[in-house]
Amino acid sequence: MAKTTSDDHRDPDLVAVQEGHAAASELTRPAGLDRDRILTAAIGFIDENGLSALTMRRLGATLGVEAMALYRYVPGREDLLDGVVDRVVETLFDKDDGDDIYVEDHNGWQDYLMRLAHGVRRIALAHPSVFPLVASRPPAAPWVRPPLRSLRMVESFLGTLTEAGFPDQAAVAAYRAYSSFLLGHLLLEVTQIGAQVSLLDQPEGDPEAQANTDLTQFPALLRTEALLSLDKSAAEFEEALENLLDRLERVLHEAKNSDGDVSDLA
Amino acid sequence: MAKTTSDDHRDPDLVAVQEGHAAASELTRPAGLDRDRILTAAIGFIDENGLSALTMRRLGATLGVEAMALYRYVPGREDLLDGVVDRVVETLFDKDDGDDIYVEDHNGWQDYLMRLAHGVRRIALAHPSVFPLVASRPPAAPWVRPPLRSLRMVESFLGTLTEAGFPDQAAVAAYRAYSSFLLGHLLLEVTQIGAQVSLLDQPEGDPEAQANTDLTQFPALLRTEALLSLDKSAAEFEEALENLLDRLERVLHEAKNSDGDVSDLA
DNA sequence: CTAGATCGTTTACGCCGTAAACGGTCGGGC
DNA sequence: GCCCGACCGTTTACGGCGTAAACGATCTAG
Repeated sequence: MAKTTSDDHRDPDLVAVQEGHAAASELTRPAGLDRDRILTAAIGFIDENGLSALTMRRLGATLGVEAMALYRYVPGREDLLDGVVDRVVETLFDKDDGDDIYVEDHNGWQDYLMRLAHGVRRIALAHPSVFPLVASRPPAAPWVRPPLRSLRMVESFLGTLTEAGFPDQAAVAAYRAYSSFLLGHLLLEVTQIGAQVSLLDQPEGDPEAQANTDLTQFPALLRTEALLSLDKSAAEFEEALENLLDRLERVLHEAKNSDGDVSDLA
Repeated sequence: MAKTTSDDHRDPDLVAVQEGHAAASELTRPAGLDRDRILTAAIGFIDENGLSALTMRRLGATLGVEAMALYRYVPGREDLLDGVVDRVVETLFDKDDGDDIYVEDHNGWQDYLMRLAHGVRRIALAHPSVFPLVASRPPAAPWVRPPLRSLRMVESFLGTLTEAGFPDQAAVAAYRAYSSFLLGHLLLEVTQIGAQVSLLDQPEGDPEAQANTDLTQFPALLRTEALLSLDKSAAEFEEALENLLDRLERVLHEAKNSDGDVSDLA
């Protein structure tokens, strides 16, 4: 029970992610170190072994090299992690991350926000163990809010919305509501993936005994456990996203009718 | 600029937090170790020095004890962190966390969700460095979603909503939407606090030179930077929370009119 | 041919989590 | 009164961590 998706409808973001897994694993390639190769290896390592398993020595080993060799290209472990985050986030600007491009080429701000949201979601699903890092690493400026972490992304967001007629204040409010929405949804989604994985590789005796920890004293939980275990991430993401867009559209129309007003959406 | 609140209206959750800061610091008390004392010290330590500074040796030192002494009461560092999270989260059930009690005593489900949201927000603001832990530690069951991390909290949530007339499916959907909302908002809020703090204790030369990293190539950012720096966390939290409650109320009424229907809110 | 730049290795240091052995200080049964 | 186990903090020790510094080896330009 509680499979990742039901069998008739597949999650389009997940499909895009799975189809992209063609790159060969690194594992003890000859040599020719390089900051880019290091970052790529680090991302792959975290994807496979989890963030806490990443050490300079082990990362060096997967590249066929001693730990200290990495320091020619990376100032230290913290900066390496920053690099990983930047790298993962910047794939949004790649020409096609799956099937659509969103930046600088879109049909209105709603289409833009949709593409952006699904783009970020694909990143999260492609690198579930990296995403918490995207969420928690201190951003470039205090007013930059993960997961839209780069000045370029924020500029693109605000530029698109103001061009579409949002007053500056409404665009900024939209940026904040949008990032909260993305962060909350996606962090919970990747956390759930991680939890499922870490349960699977620890059978630890009876495979069924540990799952239900005597919910007898929690009647509502007992009754709804099957519902709680259902994965509706994709549908809920879509629903919440559309709700947010509706809310923003309402704000935009109000702003257009009464021009100089600045009271709404906090 | 960018003060925490404007000067005419204070953030009630923040005020509640600040007024509660009367407990004396621990710092080399004689002896009498105890799991509770250790957890309290750990929380205080993280609040003051950040999560990454917490080591068994240093925590022992603040308690006037060697690191190994802690292992009589705590299985290891990871379990210590779990204990910290549990402890911080369980303060929600304390008789009065500030000025109101929410559990088992409320005026309808909307009042309950309001009290709960503000209760969790007070926790986040009281322990900004602990909250990311609350968000990221794997929960007790895969379907438990931070920051409502304990079976008790989930039971309370679902029980209250189903008693108020929500069908099970709608209550579960509400639980998911609600936790996404809380996590996104509060994680971003404490991240911002952390970023401001870490900027302040590193003056690093000219106090103004580092703030603006040549935004000249980002026109929308340049134009809205002042707006972006404004802190409207409390108002936005309230706004988004009320919006969510409205959405849930719509769902509830639809469910009441067409009884056996199960199609809405994903 | 040689001098310097380039780049990976080796060695070393201090800190980490924690296993294991140790000692000191009690309170209750003989 | 004495002793002996239980309790509880300390000491010692080990392997792994991030990383500074010294050290080769290998290429390339003059």
